Amino acid sequence: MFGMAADSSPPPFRTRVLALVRAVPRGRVSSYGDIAALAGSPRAARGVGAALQGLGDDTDVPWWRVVNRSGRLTIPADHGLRVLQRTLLERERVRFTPGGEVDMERHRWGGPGEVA
DNA sequence: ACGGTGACGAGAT
DNA sequence: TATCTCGCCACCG
Repeated sequence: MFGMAADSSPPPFRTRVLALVRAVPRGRVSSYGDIAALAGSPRAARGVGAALQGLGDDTDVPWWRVVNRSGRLTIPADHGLRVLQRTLLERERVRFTPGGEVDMERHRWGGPGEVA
């Protein structure tokens, strides 16, 4: 079974991040920090952003379900994806506050304090 | 292999 | 309460 396990290096951070993001259910969101923590590197929130940026167009990964800790959509307008993210989230019935942030209390998925 | 970059987050002002 | 600054860590050229 594990005959080829000579190389037991942990999967690259990015791989774990993508797997986790893929696990975020439709209509729910997670934060860069939570994904990082779930990936085993609580301090690598920025790394998560970098990993998602490296997605490219080959997106089976619901990158739009990842927002910052406050529910804010932090993708620079330059990428042009910021607006798309908002659209995709609303399409999943995600509620936004008047300030334009995702209602995290309502949609936050995963994270340390999620389950008791 | 090295160094710069930043889609974060928490603390300080 | 709103901003600004600093530290962290993975990605990319």
